Amino acid sequence: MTERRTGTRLRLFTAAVEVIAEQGYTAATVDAIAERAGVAKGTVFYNFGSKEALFSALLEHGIRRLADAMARADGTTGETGVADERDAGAGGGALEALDAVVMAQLRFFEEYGAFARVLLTEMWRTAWQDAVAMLREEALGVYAGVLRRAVSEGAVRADLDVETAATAVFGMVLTTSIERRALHPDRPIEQLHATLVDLLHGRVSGGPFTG
Amino acid sequence: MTERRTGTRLRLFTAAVEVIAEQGYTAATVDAIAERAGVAKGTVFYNFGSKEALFSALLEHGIRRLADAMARADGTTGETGVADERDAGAGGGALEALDAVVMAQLRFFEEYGAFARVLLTEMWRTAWQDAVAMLREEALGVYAGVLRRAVSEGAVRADLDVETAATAVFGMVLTTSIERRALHPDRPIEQLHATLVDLLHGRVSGGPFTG
Amino acid sequence: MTERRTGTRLRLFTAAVEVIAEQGYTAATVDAIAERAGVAKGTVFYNFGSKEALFSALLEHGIRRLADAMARADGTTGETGVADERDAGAGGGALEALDAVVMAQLRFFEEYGAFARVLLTEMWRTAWQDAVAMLREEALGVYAGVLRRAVSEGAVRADLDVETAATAVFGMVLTTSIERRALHPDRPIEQLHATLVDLLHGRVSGGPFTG
Amino acid sequence: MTERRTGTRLRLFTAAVEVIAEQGYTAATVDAIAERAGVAKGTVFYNFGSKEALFSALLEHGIRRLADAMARADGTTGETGVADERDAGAGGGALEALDAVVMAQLRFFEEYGAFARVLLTEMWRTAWQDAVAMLREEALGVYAGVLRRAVSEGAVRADLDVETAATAVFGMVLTTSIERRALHPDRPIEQLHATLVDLLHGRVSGGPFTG
DNA sequence: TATGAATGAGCATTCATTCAT
DNA sequence: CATGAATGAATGCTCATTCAT
Repeated sequence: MTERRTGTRLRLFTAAVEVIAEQGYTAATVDAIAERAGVAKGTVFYNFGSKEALFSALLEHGIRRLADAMARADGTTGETGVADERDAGAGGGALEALDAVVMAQLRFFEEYGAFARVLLTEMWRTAWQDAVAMLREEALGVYAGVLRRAVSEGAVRADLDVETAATAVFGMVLTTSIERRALHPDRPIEQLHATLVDLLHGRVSGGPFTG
Repeated sequence: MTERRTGTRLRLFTAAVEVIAEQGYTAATVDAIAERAGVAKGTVFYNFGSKEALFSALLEHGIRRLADAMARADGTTGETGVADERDAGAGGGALEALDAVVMAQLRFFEEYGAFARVLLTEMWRTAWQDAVAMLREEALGVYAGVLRRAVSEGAVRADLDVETAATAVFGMVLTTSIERRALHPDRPIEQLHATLVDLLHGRVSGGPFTG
Repeated sequence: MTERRTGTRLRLFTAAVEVIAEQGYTAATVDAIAERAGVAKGTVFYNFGSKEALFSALLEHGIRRLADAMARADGTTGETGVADERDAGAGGGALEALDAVVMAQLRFFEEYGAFARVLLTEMWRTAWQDAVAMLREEALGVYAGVLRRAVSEGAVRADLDVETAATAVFGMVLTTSIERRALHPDRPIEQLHATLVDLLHGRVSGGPFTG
Repeated sequence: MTERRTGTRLRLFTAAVEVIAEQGYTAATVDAIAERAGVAKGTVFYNFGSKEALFSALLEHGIRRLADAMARADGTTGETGVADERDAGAGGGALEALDAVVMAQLRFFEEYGAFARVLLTEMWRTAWQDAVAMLREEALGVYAGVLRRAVSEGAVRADLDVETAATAVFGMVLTTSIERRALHPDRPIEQLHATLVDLLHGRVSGGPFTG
């Protein structure tokens, strides 16, 4: 693939997320995407073959980057790199990591807010099962991993439904990211982060003594 | 409005949520909606004027019912009805109410799962601002009210961003409801409820002592 | 036919000419006509059976009244009622009659301007052949009759194409009536009449001596 | 604009006048127009954007050609090119020009009879105000100019309402052209021309001596 | 005699896709 | 590699007509 072609494809990705974030997949027209990318309509089909293929590629591209960002945040949290060496005594590793991953997700959505919207609205369509599977494995997987470690550290009750909790955290961050973008775009992201980790750490309800 | 007409409109509501939940607003065709409702296509336009108006009416209808269910759950939670009489000692009023409202939202989405999908995917379109405003006021408002009571009871730190927290809880319940419907439709709803209140009450992280 | 029904039919005639004058036959909807007449849509079909039948009836009704007005104007112009008794010496009867008929057509279109519009735009559709035949016979027929008398009076050259000339005069009056209604609705009708008879009597070109 | 595209647009013009002449603007379907032009329906919208825009463009196109033909006929009528040098003695310039313009209008409508029909039936809709303004200025303007010259030559009484007379002549030619096309399509056009100039020059009524 | 809810064929318009250049 | 004119199936919407009340 030539460099020119790669550039065209990236411009189309950017244009497509924006347009699809604004209108939704079905309502977004190839014409609008091509126009925003500054190319002719035919070029979209020359490069991707179909609107659906463009969107699939775009979803995978975005999900991989999101998952990478989250995994990176998890990986840099004072962990030893060997899972079974982590424990509750190791500086509260898992819960600290949870906060870091939440922050990474927030940051990613701050930078790629349009992608957050696309994810939220299209994630549940049966059409993109592959991409969704990837999201579940790679992005939700990071949360699940963190929570599993928290269980093994004893920081969390042993019978927690880790998969569901991962989805809950992910959905909470996703929803509030979008709301922030729509309603309070210039509030510092740290503020939102503080609210969310408060909720997650029980500093809202005051913990076990009052719950 | 005749009884016949009212019946037709309700049948159209039901058909429309289902089809739109499956395909999204734009991809859902009026033809498909009419067919599922068992009426002619013209009947949709005779009754609502446009696809958009049908959807607006449907959103309002659903949001009002959801908000009612949530408010009812809040209202029946051992509260005295006089705000300033509530306190942390009164059986943990606000936090107990929070659990009840979460349960109400879960139950509503269990019964009207299609509506949950529609809400999640269409809530952010600028087109439905009125409905969204209503959702924010009436449904999110219930969570905000509960959290405000929790603040005044001292069960929650005083400077919590109540609005954002309300959105976070709502989004968490919404997201997990949809996932449950897609992946584990016959798991008892109580199980999901337990996971969520664990998260919210800090029984996940072990509360302030470990967080 | 009861009186109530007759009233309904007349109200529908009036409403229909107005709406059709504004929009044209095809674009005029039965809904709009019914609404302007203050009856339900079903009533139109109850009374006329179809949109087309309503329009046919309306055309005949209007054409008959126009033709009557024109014939009356012709009849009151010092003629004896016996064609062969008229001659060029009888005070220029035919040309005087021509002026009077033009005036009658102008007056009719002043009062029923909407009908003029309808006539102009729908007269040429093959759909209304019966009505058009009637127009040709009864309304254009009056002009043709006057012109034939003018020929026999010697006031007009003998080989004039009387039918074509009748159409020309009718069309001239029709066109200018509509223009007047659109552009100069409060100019006195006599002024338009003067311009037209000037054209017809050669007082424009100054007659044979200068032409 | 490519040559291919220009050709498509012209084919659509031709097809559209024909279909609209037969059915009227509203009743003419884009399907029928596309089919007659031998292109797909989408091509109409690709080229003009809407049925209304196609019709507007078509009206302007036709009116400009008509006005050109009329102006050319006026321009070639033994005039010296300097307005104030024209006078009644100069071979009856203005009235001769009037005949020539009438002939030009007749010839144009003979070649583009469908356009005559379209003009007559759609000219009065408020929707096409721009085109109508153009018709008034450019086509009726030719008649008005001729008549004004006739006034200044003294061939016509000084207080003639030149605008109205222009409309009257135009309407007369238009109406009779259409009738000829419908009833006597193979009569020579010169015969119709003779009848009309007879009317206009007072050779019908015998001029001032008998009027 | 009149009504208005319901119908469905028909229409203008959109848009993903193709292909000649 | 890229373009944009052309396509036609699909869609939202209109409206004359029917019919139960």
